[in-house]
Amino acid sequence: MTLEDEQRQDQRITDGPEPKHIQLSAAVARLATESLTPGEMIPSERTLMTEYGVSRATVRKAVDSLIVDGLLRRVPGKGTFVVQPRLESRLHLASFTQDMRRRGLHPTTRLISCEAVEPPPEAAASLGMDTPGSRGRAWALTRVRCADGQPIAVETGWYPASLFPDLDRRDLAGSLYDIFSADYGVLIDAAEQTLWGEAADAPTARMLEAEPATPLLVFRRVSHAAGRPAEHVVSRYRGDRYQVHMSLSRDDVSSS
Amino acid sequence: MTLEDEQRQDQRITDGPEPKHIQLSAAVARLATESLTPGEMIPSERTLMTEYGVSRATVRKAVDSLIVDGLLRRVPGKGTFVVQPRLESRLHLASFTQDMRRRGLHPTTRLISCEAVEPPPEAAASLGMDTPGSRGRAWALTRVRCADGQPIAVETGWYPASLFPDLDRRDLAGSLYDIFSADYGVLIDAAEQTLWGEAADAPTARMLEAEPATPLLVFRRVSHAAGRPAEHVVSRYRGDRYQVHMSLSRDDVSSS
DNA sequence: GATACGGTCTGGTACGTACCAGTTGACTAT
DNA sequence: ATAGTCAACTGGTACGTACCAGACCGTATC
Repeated sequence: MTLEDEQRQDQRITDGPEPKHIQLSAAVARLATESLTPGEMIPSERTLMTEYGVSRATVRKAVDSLIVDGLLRRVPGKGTFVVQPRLESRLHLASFTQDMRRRGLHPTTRLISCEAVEPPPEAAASLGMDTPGSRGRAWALTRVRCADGQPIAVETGWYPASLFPDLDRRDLAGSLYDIFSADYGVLIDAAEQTLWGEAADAPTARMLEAEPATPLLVFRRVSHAAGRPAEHVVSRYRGDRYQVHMSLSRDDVSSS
Repeated sequence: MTLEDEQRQDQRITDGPEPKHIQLSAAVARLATESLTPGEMIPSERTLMTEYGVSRATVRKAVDSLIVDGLLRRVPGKGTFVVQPRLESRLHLASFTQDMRRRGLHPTTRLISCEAVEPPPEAAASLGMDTPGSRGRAWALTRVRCADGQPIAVETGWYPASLFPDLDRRDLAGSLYDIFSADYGVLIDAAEQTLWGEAADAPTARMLEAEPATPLLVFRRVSHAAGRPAEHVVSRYRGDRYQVHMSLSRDDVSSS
């Protein structure tokens, strides 16, 4: 198969289980990230409908989703443009590892435990494991994240065992998302995250080598892969030693 | 006008400058927040099209936007349901005003002070006002943001006076970004934001009607317009009353 | 009582038509 | 050289039709 064939293959929208608007969304995303630079215009809606053989409504639906994702923006009368990639990681955009490296620190991870359990109700609900027929076990994974040997955060996550068989046999000291995509073909593509402040309880304080009641920044995240929930994780960062930096672009910027 | 008339008025979708899908979006949002509780089903798409006299595509577009906003969720074969309100709004994506409205609260702003001063060193540095030849004054603006009359946050911001002449003559109880674009042609398009936890000092505690040492979630933001710094603002939210939710997409998701 | 089936609801996908509004460039008139 | 007009592009709105797939309920049968 020549490169041209591959490109044509890439470009083809087929009838099948995967909706056309999702196939097109992926194709346009690849185009935007691999062939265009921020500020460049993607082909017009009418051009995309001709090239891919779909209706304009399908094109619009596909592009809509990339706009919601922050990859594109539309300008009436002008076109649809690739958006500037964030200059730095947004909140938790970078992995813990990358975050610490950027801060000039050496990141390490201590695995505390990884066992298959019946998840607690909140995690079960987030993971869609709370109805009859969908109950089962999830990996409960607890890790302490360190920078230059200093504990910075405690993470407790739940991962459906049916989605990630034998997860305990993997090297869990690195990036879980890399393991998910490399070993399981699961690509985390969206997440909902909630942030609040709380005081450390005794076990958490011990793992963080901190006094009880140390202020914490807590992040709870539910991550999805292709629409299905794959991760429910709570990360507790020492609030006195950790702050978060993020870059926002136009569609992220709020009015004061 | 009787209540029934008001409801009918509320319900009417009219031709006019405001698109029907936006009018319907607002109507359904009101229905979802005022008449339904989380977990309840909204009227079906076909019912809404009959009641509001619009097409099903228009209904779906309106509902789509409420789903993106985190207000509703669809279940194929079952219906569209109201979602727990706390799951709304991305981190500072929406303005404070929109954020509070989505949480079903009435947002107001108390202007504490707005005066032209020489900015403190940190703000001056962020705004590029710390070198000879670029010194000058900046508006120091302090506001208390309230929801349903309850103070939620204190904001202190600095805005270069040369960029925003006569800012003190504007109505500063609303969205500054709207004023910037409408009156000054300045479009905020990027920002750097840092987040940490701290305890409230006495003046801040008083403005927030809280005890001293109340835990706060603090956001410091430096905003840019077309590459030039335009705003340095610190917002202190009561950590006990406020949590932040955000949605992350693929390029936002970090590795665990 | 359990199971299977059909009907009716729900949302999802995909197409099509028509027109509106914004932007831009070419062309023409002054 | 400048201003105005128009056509051709762009995205936006709105409607319509048709069919698919999931969920649920009622009924019939075993």
